[in-house]
Amino acid sequence: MQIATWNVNSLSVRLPQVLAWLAAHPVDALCLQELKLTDDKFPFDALKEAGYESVAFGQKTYNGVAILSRHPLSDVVRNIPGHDDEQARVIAATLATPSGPLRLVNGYFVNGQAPGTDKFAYKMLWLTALHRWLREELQAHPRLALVGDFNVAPEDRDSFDPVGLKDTIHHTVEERQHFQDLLALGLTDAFRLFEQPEKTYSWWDYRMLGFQKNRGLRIDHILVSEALRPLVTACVVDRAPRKNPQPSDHAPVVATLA
DNA sequence: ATGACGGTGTGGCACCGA
Repeated sequence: MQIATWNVNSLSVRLPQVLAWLAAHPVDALCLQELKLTDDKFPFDALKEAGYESVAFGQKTYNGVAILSRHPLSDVVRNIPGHDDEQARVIAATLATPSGPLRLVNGYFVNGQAPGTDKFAYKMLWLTALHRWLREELQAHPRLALVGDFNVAPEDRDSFDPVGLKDTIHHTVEERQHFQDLLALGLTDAFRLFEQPEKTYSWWDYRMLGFQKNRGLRIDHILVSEALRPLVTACVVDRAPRKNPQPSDHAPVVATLA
């Protein structure tokens, strides 16, 4: 059983890469962020031919999230209940897997630009709303994974330059506290359950040879509930798609569950 | 300090991302 998350930075551009990646890595579910397209343009048919049922929550130009699954999907929720939002950033669904229901909450977390900006304030409100909702969601769905592009580097070791970037976006105390608050709900960072290569990141800037120099951040995460935690046997970043022509700036993260 | 790269839009650059 494998679940994965990948910010594709435009599904229109990246669909061939997504299909190729799924052919090579037939995960049970793939959560996508930054679709940058509306639902009428979502490639339901191409993914169906690849063996995946999809639920999507898109918008024009920005944001947009989807869950692709080899198992039947139900109980779809779009965005955070009770939190008014014009931006399409969350989709949740329950997978009917052979070993039981698996609740996936897929988020494209707010970037936040810089501390002190309106966008940063929006990020804080959004994170607070997510936390409030997830507390209920975990009670209703004990077997839950929160995945996606968190736009938070949780610790210094998740950044290529924690000193130079101290207190800048992705690195602030406030963002990291919100990440810890999510963990305090009973969630665990699946990546840190295992020994990992140093300087493992999931995003690299397109500019200034960021990937070639491994100047990256680990901001894409798979958090698992207490019920799932003992089942996780691996969690890795797959850097290979970042080497493709016309790559996304993010790489997929994959967790394996027994 | 700035911009660099890439995607989108109805564009001739501006915006957003991280």
